[in-house]
Amino acid sequence: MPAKRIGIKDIAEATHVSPGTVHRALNGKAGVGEDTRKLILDTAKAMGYQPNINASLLKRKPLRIAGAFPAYTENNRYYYPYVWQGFRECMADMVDYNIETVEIPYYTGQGVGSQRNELLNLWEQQRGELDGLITIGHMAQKDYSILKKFTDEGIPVVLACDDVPSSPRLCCVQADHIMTGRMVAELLSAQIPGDSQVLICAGDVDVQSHYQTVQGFESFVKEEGLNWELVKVYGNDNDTEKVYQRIMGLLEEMPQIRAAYSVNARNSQVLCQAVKELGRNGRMRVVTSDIFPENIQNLKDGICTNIAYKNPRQQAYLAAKILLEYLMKRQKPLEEVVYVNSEIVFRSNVHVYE
Amino acid sequence: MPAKRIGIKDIAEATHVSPGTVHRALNGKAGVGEDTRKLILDTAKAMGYQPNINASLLKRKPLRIAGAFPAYTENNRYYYPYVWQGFRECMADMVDYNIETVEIPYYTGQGVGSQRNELLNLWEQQRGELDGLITIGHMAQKDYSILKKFTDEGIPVVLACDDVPSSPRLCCVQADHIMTGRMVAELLSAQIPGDSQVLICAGDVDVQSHYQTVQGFESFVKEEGLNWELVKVYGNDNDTEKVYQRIMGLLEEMPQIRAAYSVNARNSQVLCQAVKELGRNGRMRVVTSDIFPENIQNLKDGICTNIAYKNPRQQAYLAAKILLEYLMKRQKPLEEVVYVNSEIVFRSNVHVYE
DNA sequence: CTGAAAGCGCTTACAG
DNA sequence: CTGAAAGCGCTTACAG
Repeated sequence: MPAKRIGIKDIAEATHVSPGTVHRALNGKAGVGEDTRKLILDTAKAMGYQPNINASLLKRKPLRIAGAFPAYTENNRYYYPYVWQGFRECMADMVDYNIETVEIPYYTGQGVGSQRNELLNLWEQQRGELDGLITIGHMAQKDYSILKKFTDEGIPVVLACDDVPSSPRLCCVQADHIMTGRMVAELLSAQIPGDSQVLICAGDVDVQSHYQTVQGFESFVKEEGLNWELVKVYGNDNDTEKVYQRIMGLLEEMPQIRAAYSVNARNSQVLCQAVKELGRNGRMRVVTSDIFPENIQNLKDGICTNIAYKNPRQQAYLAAKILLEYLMKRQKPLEEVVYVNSEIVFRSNVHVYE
Repeated sequence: MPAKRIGIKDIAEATHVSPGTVHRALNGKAGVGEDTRKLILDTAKAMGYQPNINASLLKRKPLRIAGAFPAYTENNRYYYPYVWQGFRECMADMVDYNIETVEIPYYTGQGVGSQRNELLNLWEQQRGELDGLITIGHMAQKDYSILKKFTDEGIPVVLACDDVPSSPRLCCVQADHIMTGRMVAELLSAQIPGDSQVLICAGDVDVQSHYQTVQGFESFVKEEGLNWELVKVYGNDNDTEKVYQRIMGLLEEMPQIRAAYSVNARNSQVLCQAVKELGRNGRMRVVTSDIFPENIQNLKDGICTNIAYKNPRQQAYLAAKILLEYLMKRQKPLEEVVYVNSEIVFRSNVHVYE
């Protein structure tokens, strides 16, 4: 039989104060003497107190959680709808926990509607009623300080997808980009000869996730002693036309290219269009990134041969879950950086991801 | 603002009975007139009543859930430890829901300690206090009736890993074996020539999961028009020595074999031993099944080149979760058969599964 | 800074 | 078969 679980009342008796005071001390509310608070905290720990969150749910006002992610227009629609989905799914799974959601879509860029401005607005208007924030750690150096405004106010912040290591975030939930790049190299290494040319759509060097994925790919190639000739095409989401022309040129110039890999979503679509246009599908291995409707179709049609999936849905889901666990039970995550597994998707199981 | 959530008291007022009676009616407890019950159920539905499970948790006695799975001795240690793990993890995640766990390990076979006997014992001794049962649907025809004994008593049953379609189980959570077999064939189809010989360690024809996995593999080969020559070795967990000898013989006879696939865990280990013994690693593709310490090592050592992972941990986790959702909210799963996704594991990410 | 009291929405005896 | 009351372990005003 489990030992009787100890409650707020037990601590109250042990410390000769009222249950109300114990509650205030344990939850960091104002209005408890410094000595009393310490005594209560210590005895609570000594007695192994675990709050009964169900009881607390019954009467307390809702926890208000804000999720701030890019609005999914234009190039953001390849990735961020799944981040929103993961966030919303977690919130829906947790309805029983008396939670209110605030959704803050922002535009990636500067000025009105930017992440910086939207977060500033949120802080100014709602900091009093806000209990936690989840956002993406992909921001300019000068914007890091915004996160600190929230944590200074006692509002914990969890980052998803991209980290800001120097910030006071509770943790970051992200993909292991290096591992993902290695995995794709490993996959291709069994499919093409050792002297192949391989086209890498390497995205934007300044974006950490792109850079690290390429790095992982290259480190595998190097460690295994493969003699592949890697041809890299850089280019961010704003020069897709240029990237398209460059890929077309390379594919035509180099009929020996036996494999291609795009490390980001937008260029995956560009790569597939080029492969299709030149009728190269079926004659080379093409690995793309991320699940989105066009890419699912690419795989079904055999334009690409596999998808490397970094699971943004699960990243956001887990980020939200970790934040709520912290708010409800004061349980910090074990690691500051939590990695979500990446998977290789095949035509045979792509339907599972629809 | 969310509309005021309606509660047991609102229904009581609407139907002019006491809250106690509403509670009895909604939860199928004895002691409510047939007419009153129907009226209450109907108005509850009409008013869109959703029980507040947190309030109910506070006072009700714990839900008692039994998990009956093979004890992980001998050949069961390759698979079932992960089933137990998933079950226990779910129960641990749900501590806040006031749940008691009963663990029933059984021996796979007949007589004392068999699944049949252990479930009969459970039914005789605890049916009064038991609220739900999770077990494996891998049983002899004549034992199906045991499941009915539980459901007749109002104790819902969820199956994991293997289904008994004709039984009154709430649902079954399992892998999609056909898809898994197809995925492995797809993986290999990009790695070996069209005229290759492929060795299949096909397990036991009478075990549905083995049979279906092989079937999936073959259907992909056929649909893609591959000219592979498939060489199948059958044999269950009791004749591993015979299987080992047979594999050794085939590998020696046929140096053209370019790939091998074992559809079950035990024979994966046997296959890897043979491949290693003959020094064939690195010279053929070897796909094995399931994550267990020896197999993780096989992949790290390059004895096998990939692992097809059916995720028994998640199967059991999900089975337990579905059962609890049903018990706490009367929410039935959307499908009678819930499929868990299978993954292909690479050397680059096998550490994630440790 | 601290306490006493009410109440969150259910479940559980108990009384009739 | 039905109702009235107590209580689960917290949180929240309110009073001092």
